[in-house]
Amino acid sequence: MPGPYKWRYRFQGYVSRWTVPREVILNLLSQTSKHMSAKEIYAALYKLYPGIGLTTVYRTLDLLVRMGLINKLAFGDGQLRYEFKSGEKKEHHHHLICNNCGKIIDYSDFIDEEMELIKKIEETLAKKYNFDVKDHNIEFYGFCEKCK
Amino acid sequence: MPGPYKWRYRFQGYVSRWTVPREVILNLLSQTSKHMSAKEIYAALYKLYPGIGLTTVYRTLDLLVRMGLINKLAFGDGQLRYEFKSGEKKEHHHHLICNNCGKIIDYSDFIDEEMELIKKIEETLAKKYNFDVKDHNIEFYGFCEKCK
DNA sequence: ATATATGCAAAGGATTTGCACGGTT
DNA sequence: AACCGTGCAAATCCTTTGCATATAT
Repeated sequence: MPGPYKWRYRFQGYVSRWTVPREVILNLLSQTSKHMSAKEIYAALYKLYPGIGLTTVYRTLDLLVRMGLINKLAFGDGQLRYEFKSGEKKEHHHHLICNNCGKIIDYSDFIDEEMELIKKIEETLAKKYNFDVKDHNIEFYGFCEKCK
Repeated sequence: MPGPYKWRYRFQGYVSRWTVPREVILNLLSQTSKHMSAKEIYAALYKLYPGIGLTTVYRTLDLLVRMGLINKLAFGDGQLRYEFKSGEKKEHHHHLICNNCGKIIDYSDFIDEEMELIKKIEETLAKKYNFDVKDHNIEFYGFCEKCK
């Protein structure tokens, strides 16, 4: 049951419909800074939209990634996570990941300095590999306070 | 059947034994530049060591990650992959990942320039979060030649 | 009619766990 | 005896797929 939708648009060769599930999932992600898994998104939305199915969440997330509206993150913790792609630089952050306990620390230092280098790299890679760079992710691995 | 082993050592509170499976798994990873999944490692070793079990591969990989000898890589393709952590700069590389088809391109440009920035970031993060940085990973997301 | 979206249940696939046994000290 | 490592089978968990149904043009 697709339910009501607000508008339609062409995407990757067919006419896509902007439906309620798509709207609420994107809204949820745009309003949190967490990296949410499909299950977490499903649980959060179930309260407001008890009719929603986990399958729809998975399919919608896949669509939003392909549309370039969200990022798919793989931390290696057994589930894929997703984050809203905000254009604002101040919300950009990266990750410190503990090799032992898996703990993830967000940090947002050095963003400006990163950007300089990143932009330069992006331009070159775009040419060399004919790849359209949309985003990047930097991770540091090591041992956290407890585990080192 | 643990089989013969060469030496023992203390690790994280108990006496660990350097066994044949541990040796051959680390050897295999040290001799390839591929990012191998547990299953691929199992398949490659099964020819030489038909007795080996997939469970042992998983447990050994987990151990080697905690020992800091290999890296765990999560590309979001449904399986975790592992790579030998070589100290040699020339082998260091990063990834371009297509948001649509999942294709992964390795590149190793800009490594020197990266290193400068990365070192600086590492030092600061180490202090700020009391985190012992061992390695890093940079990924670019976007659309490959075919998908863009 | 045709095309797209959805939910449910089932299937698929990677990873982890329980357990009995083997090898070492 | 105490401890650690292993393989097998079973269990678990995340994600995808098949299918019938619903909505919009």
